[in-house]
Amino acid sequence: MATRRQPVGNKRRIPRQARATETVAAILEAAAQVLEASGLGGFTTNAVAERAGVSVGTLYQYFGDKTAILLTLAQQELELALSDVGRALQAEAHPLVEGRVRAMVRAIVNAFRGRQRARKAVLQAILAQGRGLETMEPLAAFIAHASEQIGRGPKPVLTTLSPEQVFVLSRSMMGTIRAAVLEEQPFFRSRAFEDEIVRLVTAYLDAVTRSAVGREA
Amino acid sequence: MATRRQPVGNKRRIPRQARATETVAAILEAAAQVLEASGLGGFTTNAVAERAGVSVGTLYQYFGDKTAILLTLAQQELELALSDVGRALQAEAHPLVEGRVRAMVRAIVNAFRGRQRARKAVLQAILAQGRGLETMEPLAAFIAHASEQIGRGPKPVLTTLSPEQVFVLSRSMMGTIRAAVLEEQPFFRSRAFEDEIVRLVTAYLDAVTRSAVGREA
DNA sequence: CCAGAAACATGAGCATTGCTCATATTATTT
DNA sequence: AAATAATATGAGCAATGCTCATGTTTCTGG
Repeated sequence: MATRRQPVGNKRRIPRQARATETVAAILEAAAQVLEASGLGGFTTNAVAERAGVSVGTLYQYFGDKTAILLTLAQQELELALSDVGRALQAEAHPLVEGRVRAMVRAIVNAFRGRQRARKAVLQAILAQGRGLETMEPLAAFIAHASEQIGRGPKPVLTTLSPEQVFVLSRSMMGTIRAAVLEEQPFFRSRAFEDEIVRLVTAYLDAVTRSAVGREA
Repeated sequence: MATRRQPVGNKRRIPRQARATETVAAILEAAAQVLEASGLGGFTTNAVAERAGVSVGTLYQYFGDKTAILLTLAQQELELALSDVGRALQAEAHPLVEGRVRAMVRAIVNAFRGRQRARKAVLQAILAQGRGLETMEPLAAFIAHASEQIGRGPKPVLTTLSPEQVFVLSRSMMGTIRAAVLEEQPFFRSRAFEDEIVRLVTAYLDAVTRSAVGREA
């Protein structure tokens, strides 16, 4: 592992021609395939390049770093998952908070369908890189927003959450799901598990609301 | 990174002489120092061996793997933390569930004092290795037990938790704390953060209890 | 249509790292 | 003191991340 690095910044070249766009897509697809087939251990730059049908040099023209590939993969996945969750939340105009929370939880769990090994590997990698922050930020923002959505309804639940509350809400939920994925818990897709996560989130939201209302009165 | 490996099992040699015991201790201490000084990136076997004042060969006589060092470090830390938490729970015979939960949370957060960089690195490493399971198991068992302790008191709260409930309880709490450490959140040691984690745990315990009682009646 | 430029692609090979193994040293036992 | 077991050494191999000098394709304006 060479230590030399550019002072700062990703010197990643931005594709301007169709050819380059396809190359980048091929690399990402190859990366996912390699991960699915051999896990993080077999995820070498040479292997990815070979599978993508390009040379290592080309790979490094678009990704300044091996982890940059993982990060990009993670962001892609997250974006997809978030839009799914968003759709689920809008579709599910369940009158009860619990119903909306459940829709959200289910959408997130569903986001881990297919290519499980690759997803697990990506999860591991970004955690190992300590890049959970940047990767999770959109999710945290989303949850902050969603929690307002969730709060509205027949019985309004809450208005705004403190940064700490958003953090606890997003990380506790994602941390639980993440752990279930990484540990390959058999009950991951079970109703019982879903129930408990829903309970966790609703109970917390409830408690926060009660405390806020109590302070107002 | 050589790929060759023994079929199975850690060929780690168990120290039988005092000299060897000291060597192992020196290696672990050196590992912690290297991590604290240079993070996971600078954590190379050669660096650890040099700092410990032994040769690489010696290092590999007691640790079959680079990650074995990290794992050992993690287990050491966890054991220490658990005994702290246990002591905190016994000392704190607070009548309210909340008080006991708070004692527990505080003890865990306190376990991340000092050598923060090294601790963060260890955390990252075991997560990256996907070894969270084995490492967390004692903690999960502990929480399962602690939750009974927490449940007892003037107002008994609950008796036994389902596997899913133990999982959600332990991972949501640890996931939140873990995320705060990895992301180096500024509010990590703040009272507000502690409050929210306490709220999360107590609210969940409460909800579980209410549901159990409701089913009985 | 064509030259010059810009974008894109190549892959041999360097630096570094994880780890082994043949050998040497020290402790224990007989 | 000799034999045996335990411990320590470090040169060096294989594998990996990544670079760079060079070659190829596409685009641009005249």
